[in-house]
Amino acid sequence: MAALKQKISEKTVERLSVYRRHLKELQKKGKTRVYSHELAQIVAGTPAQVRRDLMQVGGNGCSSKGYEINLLSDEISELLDYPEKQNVALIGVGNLGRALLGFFSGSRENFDIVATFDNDPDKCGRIICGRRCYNADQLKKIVGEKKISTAILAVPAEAAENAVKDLIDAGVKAILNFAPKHITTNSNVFIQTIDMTMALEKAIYFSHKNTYAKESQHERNRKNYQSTF
Amino acid sequence: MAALKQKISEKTVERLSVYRRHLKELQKKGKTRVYSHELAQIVAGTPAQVRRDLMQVGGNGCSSKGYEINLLSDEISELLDYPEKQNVALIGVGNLGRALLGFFSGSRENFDIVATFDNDPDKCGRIICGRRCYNADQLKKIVGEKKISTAILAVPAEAAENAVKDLIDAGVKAILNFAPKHITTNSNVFIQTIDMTMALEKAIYFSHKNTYAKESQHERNRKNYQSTF
DNA sequence: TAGATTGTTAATCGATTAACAATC
DNA sequence: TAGATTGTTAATCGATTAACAATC
Repeated sequence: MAALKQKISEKTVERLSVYRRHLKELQKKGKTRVYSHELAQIVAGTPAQVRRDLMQVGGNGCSSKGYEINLLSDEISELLDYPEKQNVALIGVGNLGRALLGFFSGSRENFDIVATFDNDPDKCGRIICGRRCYNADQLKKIVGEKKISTAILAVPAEAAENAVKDLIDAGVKAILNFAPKHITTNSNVFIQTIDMTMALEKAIYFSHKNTYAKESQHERNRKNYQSTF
Repeated sequence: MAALKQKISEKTVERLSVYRRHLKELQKKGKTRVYSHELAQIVAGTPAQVRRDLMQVGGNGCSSKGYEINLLSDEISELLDYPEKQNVALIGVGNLGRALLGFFSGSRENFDIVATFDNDPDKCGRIICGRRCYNADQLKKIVGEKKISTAILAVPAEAAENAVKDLIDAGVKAILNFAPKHITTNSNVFIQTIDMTMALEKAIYFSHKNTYAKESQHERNRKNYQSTF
């Protein structure tokens, strides 16, 4: 009965990713069912929000018994992932790039970093953290050959804009940008900037403001949970 | 005439940080004035949104002439920053932690990473990237001594929850969390999680959806700009 | 002056939450 | 059965955008 193939908002996609990771942890612990209010705590949201999100992936909850963890996890994966593992490229193999390579390695079911690129001749041709490093001028060729859909950008701010142009030209469809530079495009390529400098400045700003919008929300939710359960 | 000391939303704080960084780039280029529609492009927003944000920092724009860059930059700094440089700690000196240390180093005017912590005995006592690495059990002592307000958390997911507890106990007021684990608190401490795994999964999801909510917004704005200017 | 941009209010939009019948 | 939770609609909330008088 669930509304199907409806367009899913960015916020919902984000939360689904977080739910899924938590569901996998619960699986490891041997749990089989979970309630909307339990998932709500994970994302500091409300049970209603969780149920609304889960409606979009099938809404196979059971009154009074909650959601079946295995089923829900699979359904989220069906929605978020693709039948084939997605190939990802890393652009920029400096300190941050190598750290990200390590971070995103390991047993990932849905994606794989299959190539890295840099314009430092010392790095090109070498194997870095298990991946071949190519010269930046090989981008278009390798992206095509390896069917790379998504790129992680870890270059200095000054180089980000041109790197984005090259990536779009090479046929990449999404970019996760770690350079502290917001870049827009008129193509259909999805660009997600993780602005770590902004995030730290924001954290420092709120370090001395005891009340802030989101917090009061957290508080309310938390108190509701505590009083209810 | 601007509304002063109004509570500023998280979103506005984020954009102010981005505006300021762009203003500093413009300063370097020798520009002296900027229009709301120019700043709008940077954050993929509308001129109205920029003006609304800037109202909250003083609204010293000048009809037809835009905003004076030096003044605006100073006003944003007055709002976002504190009179004293803020001391920041880094928790977890693995690959990611060291990369972040490098990323956040350099000429930062408003904050300084003054200490790092790890529970690996090999790292403790050493100087890593120019900062003394302390054992995790020194946290409370050093946070107090150095008046550390904010911490960057770069530990494995399994260690994140306890680390947050320890940080809050030690008196830290804001945490920038890079562990792929969402943590809530009933204290007034601000926790900002940068969930890189979620971000990549989201990027991959949207890599194959040609239209997504934010993009259509970008598109509209972009077209408005192009037709207007 | 004419044209463009600002500050600010009102209107709109989208996301979140409340509410509740259905159901286990 | 009684109590709790779900799916879903309606109400609310907050953020964004449109509109426009004031002004350079």
